[in-house]
Amino acid sequence: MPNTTTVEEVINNIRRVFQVFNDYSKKAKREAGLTGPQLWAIKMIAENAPLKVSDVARLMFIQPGTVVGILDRLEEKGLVSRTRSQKDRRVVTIELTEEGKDLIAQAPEVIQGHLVKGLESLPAENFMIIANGMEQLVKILGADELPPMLIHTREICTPQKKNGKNSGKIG
Amino acid sequence: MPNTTTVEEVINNIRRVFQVFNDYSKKAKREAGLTGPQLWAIKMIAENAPLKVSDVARLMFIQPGTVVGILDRLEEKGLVSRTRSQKDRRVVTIELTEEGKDLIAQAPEVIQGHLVKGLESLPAENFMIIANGMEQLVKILGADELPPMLIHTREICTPQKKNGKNSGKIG
DNA sequence: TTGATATAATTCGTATTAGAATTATATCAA
DNA sequence: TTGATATAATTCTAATACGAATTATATCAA
Repeated sequence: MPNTTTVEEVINNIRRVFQVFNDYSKKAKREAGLTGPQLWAIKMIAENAPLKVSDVARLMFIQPGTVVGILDRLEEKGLVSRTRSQKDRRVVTIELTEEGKDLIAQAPEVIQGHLVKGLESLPAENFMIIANGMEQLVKILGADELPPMLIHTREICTPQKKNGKNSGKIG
Repeated sequence: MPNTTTVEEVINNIRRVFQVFNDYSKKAKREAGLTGPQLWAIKMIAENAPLKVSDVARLMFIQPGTVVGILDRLEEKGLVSRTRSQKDRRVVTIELTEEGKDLIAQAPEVIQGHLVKGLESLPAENFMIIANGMEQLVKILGADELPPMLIHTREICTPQKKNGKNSGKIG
């Protein structure tokens, strides 16, 4: 048991966790031809479609403006479709194309998924070690009040029935 | 004691830690007029100058190409100086200007510094909880082999004596 | 109905980041 | 000395990200 762990080692470990999340883009790109955020987005869409643009943003914890760029690139690759909602013409409904669904079937797990599976398959004792550690860390950083993550939470929005479909440019 | 912690809560906590690091940029910008990376860079320089560009990159764990952009903006603000080394004309020596030193004196602690201080001031027991938790997490993510962080490590490089000084454009 | 306000998506400007290519300089071997 | 190789900084391209502004549409109140 490492009862001689130093502050430096802990920080190294925090950094390693960061790096894994950040560098996952490379591995994803190798395996699926998509960047990390693109893969993360398409997975979210696959699991929750139909989604509004703002829902994708909420699921990924990024700004809507950033999602637009990611969707542009996914649409360019023919993996997702944008459909202007008839019910509320401000809304754009995001879905996977057939090609997108095919890709998802073989796409590697996103890093977030790895983490969930890793934690779920852990012996209770080891899990509690992590749980307690993260809780302490959050307290140190004064991050207690930040909103929760909603990973894998369904019903993020009231998903709208799409009635119209006009591929290509929306307007 | 939270012996009912769920996977979701752990992931929320991980996310909170991430958010603290990412959102710190805003606070830094408010308090010092610099973005997070800019503040982190200038702190590294303050503590280790003179540094080569590649040393700054190594200290920040980012690519040299990225550092160039950050240094450009810091130089534009008059906070750092670039000096082409006489000994080895490939090398550019980075130092703080007087203005940069003044800013550092009042600049807020970088988030990394907060973390170090927080961990150091923790009761041994709580510290070990975090240490063990992070170690487990690193194992799950298979991040064991990533290089160490070198926070606050001196003598990253053989710091060169600067003999020449020609402010402005280097070449 | 009309005007004020709110909401959804997008665009714009700035910054950060990686990775690849480029330029300049240094070093080492033949 | 010269040529091959290595190293340092920089430039370039593409992607991500935020916040602010913009456009289009919806909703609510007068």
